[in-house]
Amino acid sequence: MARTDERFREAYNAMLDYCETLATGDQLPAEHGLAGHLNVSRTVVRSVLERLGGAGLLHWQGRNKTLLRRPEAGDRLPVQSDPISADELERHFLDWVLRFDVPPGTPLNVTEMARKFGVAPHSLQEFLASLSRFGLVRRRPRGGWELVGFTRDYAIELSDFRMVLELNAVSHLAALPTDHPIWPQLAALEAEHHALAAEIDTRYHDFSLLDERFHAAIGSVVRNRFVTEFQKVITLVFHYHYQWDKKDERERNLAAIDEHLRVITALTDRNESAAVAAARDHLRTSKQTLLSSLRNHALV
Amino acid sequence: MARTDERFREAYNAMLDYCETLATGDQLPAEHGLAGHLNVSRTVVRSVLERLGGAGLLHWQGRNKTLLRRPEAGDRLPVQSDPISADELERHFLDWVLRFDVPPGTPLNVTEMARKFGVAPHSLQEFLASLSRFGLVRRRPRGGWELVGFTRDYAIELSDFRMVLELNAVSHLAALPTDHPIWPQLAALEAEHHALAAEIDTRYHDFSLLDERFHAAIGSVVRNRFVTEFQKVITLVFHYHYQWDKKDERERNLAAIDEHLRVITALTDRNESAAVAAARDHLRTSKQTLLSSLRNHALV
DNA sequence: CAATTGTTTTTAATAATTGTATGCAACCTG
DNA sequence: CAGGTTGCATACAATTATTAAAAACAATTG
Repeated sequence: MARTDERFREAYNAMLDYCETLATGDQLPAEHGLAGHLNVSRTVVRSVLERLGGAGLLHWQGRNKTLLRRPEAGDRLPVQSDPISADELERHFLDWVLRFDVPPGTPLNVTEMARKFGVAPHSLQEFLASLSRFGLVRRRPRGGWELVGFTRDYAIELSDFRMVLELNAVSHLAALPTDHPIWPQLAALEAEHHALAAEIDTRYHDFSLLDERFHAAIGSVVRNRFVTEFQKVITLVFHYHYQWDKKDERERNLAAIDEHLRVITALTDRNESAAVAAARDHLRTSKQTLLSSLRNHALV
Repeated sequence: MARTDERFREAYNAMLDYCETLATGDQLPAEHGLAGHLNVSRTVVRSVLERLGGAGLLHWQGRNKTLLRRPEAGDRLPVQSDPISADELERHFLDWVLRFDVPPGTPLNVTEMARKFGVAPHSLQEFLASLSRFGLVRRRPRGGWELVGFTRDYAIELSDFRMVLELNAVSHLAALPTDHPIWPQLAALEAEHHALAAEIDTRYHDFSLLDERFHAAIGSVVRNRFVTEFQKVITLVFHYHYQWDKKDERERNLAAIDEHLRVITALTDRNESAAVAAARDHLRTSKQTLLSSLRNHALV
């Protein structure tokens, strides 16, 4: 079989559902109507009708579509569960790369990975092609793919790019009107930062998630499809690397909380330049953390 | 044939070249050595040897590889020229979309387009997948692709994103040391702007190219793979739309030259804030031009 | 003549095929 | 018998062929 007949199978089962609402001897509606009802093309409807005829459920000749008997449980066609979505695939892939610390230059085996992630090889191919725009993977000279991965250069350029995007977001944010929903959100975040700082000795590992939410909140004020696309990748990369570097985690996180609070305070005061300066400081620290995390990790 | 045997054909011809350096009766080196010499795998070498045997050029049995006669011109296998590269494909595609003003929502027929651009359908698929990261195309619910295209929203977000990237570049540029190659480059551009302004009545349509070079020069100081990737698209979009809007072209271009010169002057003076302000003004104008060009174009 | 069905064409997803690469074990040969 | 060489087997990705699905068009029926 060239392509899966999953669509046909689902339509067939849906048709059985519909037949159960009828009585033996009833006429089924027109092909077009059924197609609309099942949300498939007429071609599929006709295949379904033919199969129903073969199963002895239906007498079908021209416009005559008489139900011969009510469908039973055994009439249903088995249908396998549908594959995961593109977004899930992306998360899975980045998760795999970052969690297992796949080294740069690793050849990526499309067939094997497709099996591992439970998607068609074709879909994975497509996904890798789209990832190549972020420079995370690239085609090898004579076929196949290879992970470019998180080299030092990549990390630096990603951090720099993040800085550009986020400073812009901070700038925008400072100019937003008082009734914008971001302000209560920031106030809530500020309280959470204070709460975490107070219990830093026991809860310092909770910071990673708070950091993610803080940056997501700031990024959310810029409605731009290009920015959004990048932030997905940036968030994941920083999230994982933050968790890698266990050295001085408590101190680092306490310092970062302070940096966050400086940004929030400046923003609340509508002091744009102070907010931008505070954000720049924080992002510089963050970049250094990322780089040192890469260094330490390379030694393992 | 499942995949092209271009690699085999090239190796075969290269092997003929090599055989011409030998005399009749000579022994050929080991498979592995030939593989290294021809830069292909041993499998290909063995196929080549087999074919040479079939052509009566070689007696091959085990490690006995005796050249029976010198190759002639007629022995060569024809090889077709290789298809265009990914970058060429990108230019072709954007060129097609922008030049023919393909409307948003147009379904993209992979087979047909592959024929038109002279690439394998597979390659085009991959290219579309990578373009989907820029939101220029997207997958349709049940298979196939569709052009999202340059809607008003897209143009606005693209312009905003361009502004973020370019203001950052201007900021960086202002801080570069005196011996950086950008400064003579800027000086040359300044002179060209003055020259064009002096002859604006006859040469006003030359501005589009100068504009492109001006922005490319500014963008070149930021070495960042993510920025570079986007600038390719941005450049093309603005380049074409600039040429669309014929209304008041002379005046618009003259004004833009002035805006460019303001940026250059501020940069030369190392006055960062003035340079950023001038660039912001120019990019705002540019955004308006893009939007009005879309409006006018939609009426055609 | 409007609704419905029959037929054909087109398109995209996937299975199957084939070219290419590579690892391993057997084999020769000095 | 050790080093190199070959034969064989396997793995993988690019492409072709096939098939499911959709859509367009023509014919038919009430």
